[in-house]
Amino acid sequence: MEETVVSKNFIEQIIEKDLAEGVYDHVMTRFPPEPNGYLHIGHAKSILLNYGLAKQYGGKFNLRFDDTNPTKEKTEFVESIKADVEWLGADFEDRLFYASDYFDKMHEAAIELIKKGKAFVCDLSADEIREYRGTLTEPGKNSPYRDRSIEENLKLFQEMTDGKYEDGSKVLRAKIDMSSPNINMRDPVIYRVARMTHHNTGDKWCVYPMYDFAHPIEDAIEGITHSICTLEFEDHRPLYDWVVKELGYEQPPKQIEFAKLYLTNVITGKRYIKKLVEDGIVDGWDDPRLVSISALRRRGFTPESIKKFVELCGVSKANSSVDYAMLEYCIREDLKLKRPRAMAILDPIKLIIDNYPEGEVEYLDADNNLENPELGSRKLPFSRELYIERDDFMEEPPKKYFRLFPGNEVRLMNAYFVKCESFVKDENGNVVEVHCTYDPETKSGSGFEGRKVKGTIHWVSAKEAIKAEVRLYENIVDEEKGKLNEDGTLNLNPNSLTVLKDCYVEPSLASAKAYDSFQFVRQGFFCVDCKDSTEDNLVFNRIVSLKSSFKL
RNA sequence: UGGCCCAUCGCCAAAUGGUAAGGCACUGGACUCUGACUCCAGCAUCUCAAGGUUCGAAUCCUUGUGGGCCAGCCA
Repeated sequence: MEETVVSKNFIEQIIEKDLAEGVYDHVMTRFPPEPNGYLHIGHAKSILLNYGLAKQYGGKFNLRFDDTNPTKEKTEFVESIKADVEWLGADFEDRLFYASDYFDKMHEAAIELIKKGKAFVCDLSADEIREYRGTLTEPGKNSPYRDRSIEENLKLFQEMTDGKYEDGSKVLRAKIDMSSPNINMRDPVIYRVARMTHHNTGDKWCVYPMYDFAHPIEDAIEGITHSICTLEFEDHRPLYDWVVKELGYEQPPKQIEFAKLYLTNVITGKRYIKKLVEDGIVDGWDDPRLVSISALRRRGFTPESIKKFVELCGVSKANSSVDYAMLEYCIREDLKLKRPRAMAILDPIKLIIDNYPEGEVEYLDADNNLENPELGSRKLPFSRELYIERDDFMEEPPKKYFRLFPGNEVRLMNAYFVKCESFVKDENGNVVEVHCTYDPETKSGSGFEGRKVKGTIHWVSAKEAIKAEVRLYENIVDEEKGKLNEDGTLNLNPNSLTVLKDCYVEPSLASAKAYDSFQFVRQGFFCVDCKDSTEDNLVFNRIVSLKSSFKL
């Protein structure tokens, strides 16, 4: 029995307290992205956190597109976000909503505020509003339009809605307090005029609500209890609370903020990634060197590994940056028991078994995963000529090197012991062939106990192996952590992608499918790249290396 | 320099006034048909600093220090 006492994070504590005190009788959460880009690992934290909390407390989780600003939003992003959320396993069932579905209700709410004398139409220009707002250290001053009558405001707002005014010529503002130390409370704009075709409502509206006004209403309409967002919205909470209070919602939602997930050794800046895509440095938002959800999927990460990662990271209000090694740990942990382990030679040299009959091929049994028999076994062709890894042979081995060197005997994994008898160099002094003799007695599975060897190396049969392309990726990182230089250029690590050709994989991988992942014995974890693989060329992306530990 | 938030091991993160969990990383060692995995051991006498309250403080108070966010008709 595993008895791990996991302490509750601060959000769980708030929820449990609310439930216990009867503040809410249910739990409802949501993930509310603006469809203006692709989701990345940071969003995964929010998605899984919200979904997890709903599930944990028997509540529901909604996916809602916060599409209140048509200038930035696209249907393309809606589709990719939906796919990513689903892939992560955050099940919103039939509850896919759009903020734009509530435009009518928001409009009514604005009128209600006007009727209460809590909102007014303001004719100040954007620049003037900024001037009147004051600064961080100085209070603002009231708009000259602040005291318009309710009737006039009602009329003007209706005219705004009817399209009588130019874009930007009038806005609706909440009437709160121009001298508040919190700038968000200085009569914030809640509706603006903007003649834009909306991806969802088309040309129905020419006035659109602002986030600060729209979001609490969206939450309240959906019965959201805990509206979880990131730290930069902390200053907006008083306004959020003001809106739900003035509108008189029962059991109003409450906003809770947590720290965003930052990862070391990656970049998530939208501007930067956009530039990489535009300049053709990466082949799209799902380039495996990126950490968008789709890139992680293509690289071979599983939803489970990302879930595990997010859980391990925890939730707090402290800005922090999680070590990338933790993500790698999670995918290794997830894959090691559930995926087959195969042999592949990334940097081949030939190994010839001098006492093995020429032309003979024998098929050896090999378990797909020694630690998980349920994964079955396969037949591996074995013959006189094999490929082994270049660094599995050394002419003059250092101390404690126990792979192949003249006179030494090792095990060929799943096959026989072989003893190195000689080797051949080319005119440049590079080793091109290693000659061995094998001992038929030592066949894998035969129970041979006569003697032991210290080293086990992997191999593929030269004739039967499949040629493959292997791509070793480094995350794209800039010294400035994803910031563009002043001249708009990028400082990239030139080694962010290494393509290894003339690699050989065992023939069983011929049937590998897109996104199938494997552990290449002693090489790490790899994933079939569905975008670039063709029928006769398998392309593998490395998800993560194994920890290697032989040091000279 | 106004307001809000944050500070516990290299990196995350618990501890809710009762004497510093856990994970990643790292370091030994054992095991091994993967130098992987697994196992076992080690890894904060101490919580940004200085004062104060208390029998007792990472937790409360004060004052500093360091970091983040806010002056869009973006979200």
